[in-house]
Amino acid sequence: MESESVVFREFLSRKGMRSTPEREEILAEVFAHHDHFDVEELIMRLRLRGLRISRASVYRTLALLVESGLVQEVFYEDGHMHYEHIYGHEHHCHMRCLGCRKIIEFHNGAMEEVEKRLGADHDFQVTGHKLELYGYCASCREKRN
Amino acid sequence: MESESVVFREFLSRKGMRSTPEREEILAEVFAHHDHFDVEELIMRLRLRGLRISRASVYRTLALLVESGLVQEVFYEDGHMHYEHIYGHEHHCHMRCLGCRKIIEFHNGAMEEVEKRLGADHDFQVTGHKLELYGYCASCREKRN
DNA sequence: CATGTAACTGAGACAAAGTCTCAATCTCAA
DNA sequence: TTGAGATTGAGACTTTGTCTCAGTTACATG
Repeated sequence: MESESVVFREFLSRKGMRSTPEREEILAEVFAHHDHFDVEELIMRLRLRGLRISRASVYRTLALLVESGLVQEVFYEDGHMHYEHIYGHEHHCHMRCLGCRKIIEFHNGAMEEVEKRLGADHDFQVTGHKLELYGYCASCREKRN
Repeated sequence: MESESVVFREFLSRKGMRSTPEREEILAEVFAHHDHFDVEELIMRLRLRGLRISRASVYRTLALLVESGLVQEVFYEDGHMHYEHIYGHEHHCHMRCLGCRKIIEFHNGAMEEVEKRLGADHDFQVTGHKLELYGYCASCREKRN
């Protein structure tokens, strides 16, 4: 499989855009951890690595990463968006505990079939999906009782 | 079925909060149309009805409506959240066309089963879900070719 | 029904998130 | 190597949303 760096450079090139050290560094940092992150965290992590990339560039690059499909918006909470990199990972969805806000990731093989059927039913070409389940995790259920 | 107004008053009462004319008006306006809306639109619609309810009260009440389950956050776009009322409507999910941004609502009976299974697999009590499909609608597919 | 208390509202200050501008710099195709 | 045009960073600016507090109101209680 191509590295995310190659995929991103191809995406930029296709759009008549350029590869720059700033974009490469941001991409590398985004793929350095498999955690959900937000813009502030990303800027912080870049700073900790001694990089002083401007806020504007981080916002601009993150939008490109989402557009390229390498990164995904996961959920909006606490007044800002949270992201994760998805390239190179098996597709997964999220359960969110309404009690402790914990996120559980899971893979759901049934969705491919559901996508296909719903697409056909509505004359819609499905390219992806986002499924979020809400509820209460085991330890929050205990606390409530 | 109880009216949304009764449900909301019971919710408020349970929390030791009060029913006020402002909250009732906002609730009524939210349920007056079956469209997705955002805060600005809601304020506008209240203004058009001659009501001068403050921005702060609209934000405060909307948060309560979401907490009560009468209203749902649908998606974050253009820098702000979009909502819809859900009480009294069959559960539905959304397809979003990445070309024209059109939203198609659909009902998906298969999800109850999926919820149940995933909840059991992860020791998680599922209370609801949000499924979004991305892709391209028929007319946007034509335009591309 | 009168009343006290605590919840609520509105105006606008404030904070946070995100965009825009523009001069200086850099990338890369030719 | 070079020039057109893309990119960057600093900070002003805009938008979205929250907070404060004085005046007002709902409603439980007597």
